[in-house]
Amino acid sequence: MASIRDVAKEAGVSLGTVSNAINRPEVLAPRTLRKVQKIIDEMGFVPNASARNLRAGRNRVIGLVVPDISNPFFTDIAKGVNDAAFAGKYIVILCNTDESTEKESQYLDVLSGQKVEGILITPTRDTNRALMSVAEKGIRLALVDRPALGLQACSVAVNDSYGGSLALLHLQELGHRSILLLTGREDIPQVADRNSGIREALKKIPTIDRPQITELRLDSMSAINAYKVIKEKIDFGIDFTGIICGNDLIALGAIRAFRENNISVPEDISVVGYDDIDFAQSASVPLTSISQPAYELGYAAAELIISECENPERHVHQ
Amino acid sequence: MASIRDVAKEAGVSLGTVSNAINRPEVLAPRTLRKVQKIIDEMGFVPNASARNLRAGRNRVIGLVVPDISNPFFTDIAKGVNDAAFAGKYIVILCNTDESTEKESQYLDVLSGQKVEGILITPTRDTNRALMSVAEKGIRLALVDRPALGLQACSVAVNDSYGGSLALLHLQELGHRSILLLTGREDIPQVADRNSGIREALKKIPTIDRPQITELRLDSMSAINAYKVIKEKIDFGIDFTGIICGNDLIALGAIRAFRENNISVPEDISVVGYDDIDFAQSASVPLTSISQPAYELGYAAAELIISECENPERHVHQ
DNA sequence: GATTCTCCTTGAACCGTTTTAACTAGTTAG
DNA sequence: CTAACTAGTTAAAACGGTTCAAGGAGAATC
Repeated sequence: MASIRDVAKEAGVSLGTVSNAINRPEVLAPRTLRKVQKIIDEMGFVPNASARNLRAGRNRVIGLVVPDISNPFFTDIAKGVNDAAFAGKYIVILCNTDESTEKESQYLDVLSGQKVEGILITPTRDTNRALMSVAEKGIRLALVDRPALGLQACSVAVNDSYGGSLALLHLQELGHRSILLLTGREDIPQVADRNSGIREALKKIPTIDRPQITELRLDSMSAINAYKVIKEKIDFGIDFTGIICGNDLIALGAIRAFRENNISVPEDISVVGYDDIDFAQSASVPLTSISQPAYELGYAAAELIISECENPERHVHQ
Repeated sequence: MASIRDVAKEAGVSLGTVSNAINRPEVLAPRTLRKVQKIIDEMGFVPNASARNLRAGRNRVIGLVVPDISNPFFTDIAKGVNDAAFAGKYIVILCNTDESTEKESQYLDVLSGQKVEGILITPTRDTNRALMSVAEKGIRLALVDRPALGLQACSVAVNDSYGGSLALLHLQELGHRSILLLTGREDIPQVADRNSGIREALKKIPTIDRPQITELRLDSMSAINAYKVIKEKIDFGIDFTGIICGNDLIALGAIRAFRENNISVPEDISVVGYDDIDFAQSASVPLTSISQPAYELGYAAAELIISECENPERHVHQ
């Protein structure tokens, strides 16, 4: 492992000169620059990021904390974040919390230790306290798919409450009068917002047209879990004609379960998903879904935090 | 940002003592230890990883380089890697190359600079040279979903050639005599191996039973691209009854395209995918697919490289 | 020929840790 | 009473870079 000193010795210059060759080539005499660069190439020298960061006090690293990377919604976010980071010459540490608050806080500690410049996070629960302690350590935050709620931070999110109301109104307009709400745990903020959006919208519908809503909460919002739960509960007759799902994965799992019980979608039951992941489009019968621009969400969030890191004083939280 | 010195001053001890409190608590007198820990907690002190790494020469970071993180196959690998890393107290830098050799080599440079301890990579092309130069810098490698081919490295992969033959024999046994091979670019090693497996298997079938194979190569192995290409090419009549797809995404895209042209799967055409991603299972008609244990692949690869990092001398490449 | 100005280059300090040798103050043994 | 040991603590030297004040060598000016 060559160090800057080795390069300096080999090139017959001081180590400051090598450093300049790397970081401020314009101050060097062209001859010296060429000579040093040649040696650098020959030795395959790459500056040690730890040393550099230690001195500079920054490291061009951001952390991304998501609850479930196998959900394409978050995968797309991750991709957006990665692309924006790559463009800004940052790198991304990926942290997958499996929706566990414990893992989340462990990861936050690790990221603090790494002294990442910023953290992009979709908190699983109401974990503002943990986030505030991170912020106190001087690490910038941006919330993804979640409003900043009292936190000094940027936030990129879509209006979940509005999304929920869209889903309801869609089914109501199609004439559905009995709707199943297949949702997740209400302590997940996005879920809570969508549900409250649905309830708000419901109130505004004249009593005579107002659909009846049955709620079923799933512990895990994965396709396989939705499939299992539906399989279990579906026996007791179907008294609804429309379903609003907490996300597309649930919708896919549900559709599969219904199909296997010879209830066809969309003929017998209308299903509305949430997120509009690519696979929902690729499904044999494209799923109706509330679209969220996941990739753009991630990209924008990363851009925001990077611009904050580059220009802390001029930055205003957005 | 509190440093170890601040803690030392506050606690009235030397900075070496604080360091000991963190790393070797057993050498300190219990009283001192308690005193120091109290101050650490109060100040919310977290050791600076850069400084630590600089001194220690290692950093418990591994890099993961994949061609397409939005493909659930790689998402599952990433999840496996992350979980294994978390268990071993490592963190993961995620690099998504979009199947570009250029991006791949840029990321390899960045990872070298970060002095990550190991890199897990599914190379997009035959990029052994780039990998060797990384290995020369003392960074350990493990190949994922790809044999090590002359590289001094661990490798976790499944037999693609065998997988290809399985796909072919399945369709052949179902009685298909004209098969479309919907595959990717042959310079992707996995694709090449699967195809050669198919060709090998073909040779072994008695001429009389031997199906005829038409090949169609896609530039991008995504669902949307497969869908588009099929939509374009499907008009000239269908002279095949079975399709083998390079991966499940292609299969999903293809099925959608066929459905829209009123060709139903599996009634009119049998489709075989590759990878057995979750969504293929959740699709309304479950897709026949060659299963690859993506999560386990990633988990095993991460475990291998971590064990190599922890015990370099005792390690044997596997 | 001395002085000033430029342009490059150098040496040294510093970033925040870990680690090791040296030190101090009690204890125990001789 | 001194020597040897033990346990706990400290001071200082790395680790590999960046940065900045200061130095040196020519060229330009007087």
